[in-house]
Amino acid sequence: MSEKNIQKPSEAELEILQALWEYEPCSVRAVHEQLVKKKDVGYTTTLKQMQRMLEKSLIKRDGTGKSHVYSANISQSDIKASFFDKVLDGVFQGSAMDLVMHALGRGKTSPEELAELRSFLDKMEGGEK
Amino acid sequence: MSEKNIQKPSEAELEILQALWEYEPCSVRAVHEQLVKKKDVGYTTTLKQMQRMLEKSLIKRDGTGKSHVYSANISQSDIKASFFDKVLDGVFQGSAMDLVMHALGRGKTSPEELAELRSFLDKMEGGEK
DNA sequence: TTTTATTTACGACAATTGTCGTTTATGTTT
DNA sequence: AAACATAAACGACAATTGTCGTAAATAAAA
Repeated sequence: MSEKNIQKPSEAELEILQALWEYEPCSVRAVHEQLVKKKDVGYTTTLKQMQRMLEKSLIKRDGTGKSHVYSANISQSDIKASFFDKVLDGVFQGSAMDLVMHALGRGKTSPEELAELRSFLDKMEGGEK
Repeated sequence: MSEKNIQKPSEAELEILQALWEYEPCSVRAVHEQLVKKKDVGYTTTLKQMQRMLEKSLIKRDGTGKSHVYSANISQSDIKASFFDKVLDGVFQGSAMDLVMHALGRGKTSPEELAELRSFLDKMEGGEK
């Protein structure tokens, strides 16, 4: 299975991973262009950040060509699981239901989605035991 | 309503808040005793951490008595909302449904909870709109 | 009121994070 | 090849975080 040593990426690192998941494999420049759409930051900053991420193995790269081409080294789903667990344990005291209720109780969920969720529940209770 | 400037507490700060929410108002010692149950850390570390949190107004204290007595200065629900939003936007691309599915799809939800969720949905679709 | 125990307050340090400027390489164009 | 354009490497710096040690202030015991 996926490695356990998933040391959580920082805020800025997460943004970079986000860009990579969408465009990988790609250059620092490509990642940077995505970032500047959201925040005002310099190219070298992005580069440096990515070099550090490389050391931490958060990402990997292929230098076979002219310029380096990077890719994420952890899957988005691993990150989802990792962050989810952290928030679950850290602020929702481990109660997934509490978290789910919070998610639904914000009045931002469409009827369609609720319906989708309902059928998901049906499917679940069906196959479940 | 609740203040907007809710700068997110760090990992260690969150643990302290957790203890406070449960025992506030209480002394540094009391908080510390909770912490040592989970991690190995020195008393002064906890104290220092709490002093910093005081500066940042994450917590407040009452020095009227002999030793200082602290309380959280942000509600647990504010933190829940704040962390939830962060994870939602940061790793689930804003899709609450995706997050909910993730929560339910871990095979750790009991039938009772699923039932509870179902009735919550009923209530929701009913009063909604 | 000394002595002893507990709390607070300070100040330090190392590691991490976010940001760049500058210098080196490496390609690309004339 | 000489110049110009890009990319990659380095090294710096300030702020934040996690941890303490030590000293100063207070309270409790003897």
